[in-house]
Amino acid sequence: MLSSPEYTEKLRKSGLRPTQQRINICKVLFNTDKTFHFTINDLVKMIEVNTNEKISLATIYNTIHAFEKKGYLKEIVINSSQTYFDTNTSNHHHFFDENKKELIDLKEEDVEPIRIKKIIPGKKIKSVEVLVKIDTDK
Amino acid sequence: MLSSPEYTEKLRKSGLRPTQQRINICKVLFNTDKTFHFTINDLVKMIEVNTNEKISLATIYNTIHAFEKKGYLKEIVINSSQTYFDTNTSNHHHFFDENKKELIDLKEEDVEPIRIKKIIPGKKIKSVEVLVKIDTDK
DNA sequence: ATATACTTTAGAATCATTATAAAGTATAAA
DNA sequence: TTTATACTTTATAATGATTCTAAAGTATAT
Repeated sequence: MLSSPEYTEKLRKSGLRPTQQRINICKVLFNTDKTFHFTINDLVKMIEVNTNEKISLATIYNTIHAFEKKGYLKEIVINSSQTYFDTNTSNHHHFFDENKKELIDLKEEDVEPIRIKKIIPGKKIKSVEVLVKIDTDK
Repeated sequence: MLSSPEYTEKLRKSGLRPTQQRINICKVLFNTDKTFHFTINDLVKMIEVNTNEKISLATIYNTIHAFEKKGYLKEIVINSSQTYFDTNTSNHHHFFDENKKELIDLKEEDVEPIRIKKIIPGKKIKSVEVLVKIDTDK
């Protein structure tokens, strides 16, 4: 939870000019201790509700991608129709509730370490993502 | 590897009328012991090369979705703008080569069993998908 | 104060996928 | 075999998330 001048600093440090738009997006995304999942569409609505300024869609996309590149956000892949982002950038996996269409974090300790025994020469593992689909038990 | 009358039977058994288009798509997808990954775009090209008949894009989408629903194909989700399908419907995971944009099967024995320690009351695990992103080691 | 590189923006473009609705076909029953 | 009907295919239009464009605006170093 950072105040406006702190977002300014954070942005500047990572080579992003602290514009009003970026600071506002920071506030919407990071002004809480809780992390959460969102789509661009969700974010547009949150910006509407939480700030008075309007930010163009193109800027929202640009900013989210910039933040992702800087490691402030993680992209989560569930289905191909929409991209989800996660403000929790720690190493963790997800449940996806097929019924509620809702993502739930699995903390690192919720999943035993994934061991990949296959090696491809000349290739390095960049990430390991586990998606556990769940549904009503009946 | 089935012959044409066998695809006819297979289709009929699953409640799909054995049309020429569906039989041709079966041939392209299942006339080999090897399983493989493909996008709709790949499939369009394969149909062009392997059959003389033209199949409309709409039919290709319809058929692939019907086959997926019947369990003859699995959809694989990657953070990409395109949907991949797998003719290997057994329980397995994937490497995704970010460089070549290519999927590689991880056999069941290539990944140690995934243990999920978190339980959500009233919910049941439907699937566990692991996607390991790899890239050039340098 | 100013030059310059970086940003924002509205609107157009892209592109995979889905919807539409008319023509064609498989199938069961007569 | 004919016919009725439900299922399929098809070309084409529509959709919708995302990216592109290029002009106007802004932060920042000098």
